[in-house]
Amino acid sequence: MSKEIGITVKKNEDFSEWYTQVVIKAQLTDYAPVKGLIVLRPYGYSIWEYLKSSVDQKLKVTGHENGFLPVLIPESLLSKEATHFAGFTPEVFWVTHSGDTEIGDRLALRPTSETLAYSMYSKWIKSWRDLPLKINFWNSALRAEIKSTKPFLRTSEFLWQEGHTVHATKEEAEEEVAIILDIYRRTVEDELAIPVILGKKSEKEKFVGAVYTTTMESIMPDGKALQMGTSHFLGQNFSKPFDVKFLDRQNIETFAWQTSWGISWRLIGALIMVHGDDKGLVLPPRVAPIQVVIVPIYSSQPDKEMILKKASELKEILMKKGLRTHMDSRDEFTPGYKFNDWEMKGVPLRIEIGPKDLPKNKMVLARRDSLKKSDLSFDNAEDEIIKILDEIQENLFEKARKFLNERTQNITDLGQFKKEIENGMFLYSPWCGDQKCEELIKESTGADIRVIPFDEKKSNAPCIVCKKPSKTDVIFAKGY
RNA sequence: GGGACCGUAGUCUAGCUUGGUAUGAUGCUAGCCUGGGGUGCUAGAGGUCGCCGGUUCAAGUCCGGCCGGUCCCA
Repeated sequence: MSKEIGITVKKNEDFSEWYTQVVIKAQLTDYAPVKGLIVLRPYGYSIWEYLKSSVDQKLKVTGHENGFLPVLIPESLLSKEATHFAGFTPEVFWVTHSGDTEIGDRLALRPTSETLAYSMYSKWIKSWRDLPLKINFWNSALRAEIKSTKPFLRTSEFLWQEGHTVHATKEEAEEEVAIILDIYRRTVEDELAIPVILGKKSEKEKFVGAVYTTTMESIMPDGKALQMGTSHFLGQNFSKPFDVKFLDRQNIETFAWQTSWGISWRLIGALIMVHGDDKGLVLPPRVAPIQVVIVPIYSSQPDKEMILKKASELKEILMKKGLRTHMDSRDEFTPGYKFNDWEMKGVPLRIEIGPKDLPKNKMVLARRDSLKKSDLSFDNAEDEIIKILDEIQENLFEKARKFLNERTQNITDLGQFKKEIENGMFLYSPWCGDQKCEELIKESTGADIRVIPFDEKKSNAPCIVCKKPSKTDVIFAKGY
């Protein structure tokens, strides 16, 4: 009856509006009173928790420890590395007063913590024995978004992790950069079921202050690219101004080699966009706060008792198997309402148990990915359910990978390039390596070099812009 | 950076042109009914009309500023 409860626009007709409705109506988030800030509601936060614990476990296995840094950074410290500071200063929030007293060295609300972390590291690191130092920080960062904000994708404060490591050699630091990017890739592909393209950023797009930035990029349904996570090789760019040095085995004072890397709740935004449909969220089972929802259906009182008993038993069995299971025994809603409600919230698998099922010793399964229903016997149902959840996870990834493949094209002709960029494509094109050509493309088409893929294919074709010999093939796309 | 639009109960919304203290739905509470795709009936509660100021006897309505949101383009 009242359609306003659900999503009122189609994903492929009004993508922006669809996204906004999904994040609000699935109760992931709500707007805070200050521009550009959002509140995470429990359902949204628990997705973040699963994502976080998945990354955290992988970081622990590879020898990283967690720490905590304060949110305020004095300007004198933030400005110590000049390019880094210039890059961030337009979006820094400043604290200028404590009470009524003006603060002389005003304080930045951290846009990122390199400067603060490394000023501490310089105190802690004296000898080669202190290395490597590998600390990760789960916190939030603040970057003022003046215009167009969007929940999870562009907000003035966001949850993330930032890792900061220090190494004795260049080689070891570069290896760390690669290890981290692989952790990110596994998390995003295996848990979020989103395929990514790995590679380096161009000089123009790299992290301000880094020697180079490695990245993973993915395509969204509107054809725009989303940066899913970055891992930076900082070289000695920060160790010199921040005096992060140590005595090596030969008793020679040496500047350390550093890395930094991060992923944010932007990944939740990607998750919503990539898998969602006209009915709302579609969550991959591995990060779904609720993996299985049981909807009991009954009319008479004796039916109700029997069905609730059977449903509770099933829930116990599934919980013992480690499945995050919820029984929706709300009496004030009809089954139809509940079906729509849980579909909007993206629960991967729904189980319906009603009077028609019990005599046949079966239940009805409804998959969120395909919206198909099927019967399942109660005997050893748990094994089949686990199998189906794995299938859903796999199916979502395959669908997304197929989309990425369909939207990726090799283009060597500039005219064709301009046309295909407008169609929302990832274009694999030859580039001479000159930043001028990169900027020209940006001006004339709005596309960036999203990533210079690691599996460097070099076609014989000349640079798509200047027609000089190309250095490498890169991926161009419009970005978020 | 440029532009367009919007803000009235938890949510959606009428009223604004032509100033006179706000309409309907949904949701909420209670009771009944119902239940396999967004149930029905009855009663009840729910409002600083985003905020500040101006014009006026009188402002949701007219004017200005601010805050917040949405979309499009670079």
